[in-house]
Amino acid sequence: MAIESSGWATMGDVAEKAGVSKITVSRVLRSPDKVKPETRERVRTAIAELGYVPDEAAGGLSSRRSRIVGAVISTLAGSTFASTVDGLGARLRQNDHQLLLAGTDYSSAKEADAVATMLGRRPDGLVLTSTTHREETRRTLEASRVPVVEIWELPADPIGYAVGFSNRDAGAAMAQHLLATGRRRMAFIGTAGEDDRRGRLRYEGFAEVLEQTGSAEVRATAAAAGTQTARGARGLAAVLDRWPDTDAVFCSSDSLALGALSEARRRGLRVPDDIAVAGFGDFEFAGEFGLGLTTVRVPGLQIGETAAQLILDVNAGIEPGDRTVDLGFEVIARVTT
Amino acid sequence: MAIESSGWATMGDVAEKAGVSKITVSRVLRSPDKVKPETRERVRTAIAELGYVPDEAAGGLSSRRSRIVGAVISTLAGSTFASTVDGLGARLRQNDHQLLLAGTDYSSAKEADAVATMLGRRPDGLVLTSTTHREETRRTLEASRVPVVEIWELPADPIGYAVGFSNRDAGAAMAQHLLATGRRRMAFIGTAGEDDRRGRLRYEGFAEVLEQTGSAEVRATAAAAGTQTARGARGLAAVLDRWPDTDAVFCSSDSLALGALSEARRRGLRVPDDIAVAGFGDFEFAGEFGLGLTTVRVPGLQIGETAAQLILDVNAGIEPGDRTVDLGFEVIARVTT
DNA sequence: GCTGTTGATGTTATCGGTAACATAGCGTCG
DNA sequence: CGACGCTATGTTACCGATAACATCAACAGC
Repeated sequence: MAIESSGWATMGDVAEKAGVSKITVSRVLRSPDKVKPETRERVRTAIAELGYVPDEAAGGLSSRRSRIVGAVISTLAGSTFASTVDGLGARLRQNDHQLLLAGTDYSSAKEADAVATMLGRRPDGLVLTSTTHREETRRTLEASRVPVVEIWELPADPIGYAVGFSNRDAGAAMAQHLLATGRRRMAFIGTAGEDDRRGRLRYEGFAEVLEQTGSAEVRATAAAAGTQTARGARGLAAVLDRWPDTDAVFCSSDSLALGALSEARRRGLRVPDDIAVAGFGDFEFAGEFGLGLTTVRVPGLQIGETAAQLILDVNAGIEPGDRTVDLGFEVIARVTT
Repeated sequence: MAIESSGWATMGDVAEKAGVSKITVSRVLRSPDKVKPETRERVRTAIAELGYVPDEAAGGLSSRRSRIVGAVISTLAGSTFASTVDGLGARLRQNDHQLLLAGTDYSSAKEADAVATMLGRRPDGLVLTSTTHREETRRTLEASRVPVVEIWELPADPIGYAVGFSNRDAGAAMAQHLLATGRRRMAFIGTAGEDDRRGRLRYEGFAEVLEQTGSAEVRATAAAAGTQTARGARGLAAVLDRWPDTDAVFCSSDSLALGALSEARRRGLRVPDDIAVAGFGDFEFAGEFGLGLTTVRVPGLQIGETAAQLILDVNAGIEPGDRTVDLGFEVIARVTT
């Protein structure tokens, strides 16, 4: 294991040990079938004996493919994007790519910073959960010619590609569901003051349906500080204090809905008899063996996988049929409505 | 904006435009005070006009510092490690480093693979949530001389450094809590068949206390398939079918506990009167405005931040006082016990 | 027997930066 | 006045890989 001073064996060390040239070692790693089997074996032995790990940065510099994909995610804290990140990571690994991650806490300034930093790695692709960007971010991205995939929404004018679903339609679908189950005085609970475009779209879709129907009324509220569940609880409190006859609340996330459920219980309201509660996301805790919460299921994992695949395809020269992929959503009616 | 054919401006392009040499551009970026203010401005203007983004891979190749830290996480799917990843990412960004992420789904084979792949980036540090590794992984890591931080547990013999808490003590503490509240016939619900050492340690600490006390009895079960909440529900069902007089269950995660709560409700058992339920993790949904679940709070965010800081310090030549940092945990008693 | 083709491997130049050393101009001090 | 030190900048030689082209042997086909 006599590795040189730097601590890492280089391709040159392997080549010398195997009695071949560097390029042959490179071929053994990248296109083994171009090397005679017995030479290949000799090289592989040398690699194992030296514990050689190829330097991807050096390789990327030369080949101009970094095998890195960056993901800029609105929030890493909750479980909202967990399955998306999981899907991205899994699909990338299967294809010998790596995932560079950054969270923005819903700040477009941090987004701009994260994008700039990631471009420094010359990524093979970039995935963004946000669809509203600073002018500067958009320009930088367009100039970079890196494949960009915006996810979790379907922007009218995507930078590159988009994979997601319509948050507006999802809000509308939930309104339809609540109308169909006889509710008429409905409230929306969201999160205020954030760069959260998706939440706003859900609200718009929800409100639009109710307004068109004419037979129902919308109330909206948002609580700014605290955990999501705390906001949900305070949100419902605010709604009921102002409109005591509210018979349904649609919350912009399952966490908010859980807070609302908790507040309803505290006030002695029966769910769904006195008030219906619906969430968004179909987080694990919402499910059959959890809260039994009516919610909107979104294909988080699939969004991640599809976004990754799209980038891999584009880099392989396969241009997708459509720049926008709608993976849909599903209203899951459970016991809270 | 006349950028050369490759699509990216290089440092040479900037240098030419500003009428200086490459190294001066490099200095403007890395140590601005070594450059005369007016030259600096000229260079900065050129950078802005060309939309130049330095190639970190090339820089790292030369400087031998990648400014990348890798994190190999047991599961990306749930919210278990979400705050840890968040903490890691935030602290690294503050210090101009980037986060490379991989999930292993609790498989030591995938861990070995992820570690090898990450080493190809010559990371400035590596963070692992697992503390049991393949022999091969450990050898590779030790040979690499990359600072390694194992988190979420305190191994007796860490590879490099460790930041976490004692899962065994946490299990023991929960046993004490349940004993103190008068429970005597307790069960543990975990997840079977996995490489989940941490869960096993919680069980061991829990069981040990009860055995020593002599006044209480332990029952253990684990369900293998399905979501965590489904496993929790089936776990409690299995416990009650076999030991109907069970008066408390400690679940290895809050998600399992939620499933157990749901099963208890289904069976018409009152919580905590008929049976106490405790979880682990203090996920958001467990809190005051959520389930009001008794649980063990672990400092996930802080673990991430501390691990990142440790790596940054070590690379800056600051050797920490202790190779192992115990951040503790806290039993949070709420209404379910 | 000569040319063309294929397979296996090597040589050279380069990717885009930074470290280390070199240089030039200028003020200071004994 | 010459040695010295400082500031500002440049030159050269890599870092560790891969692309593109070059070489050479063996063999097929006419």
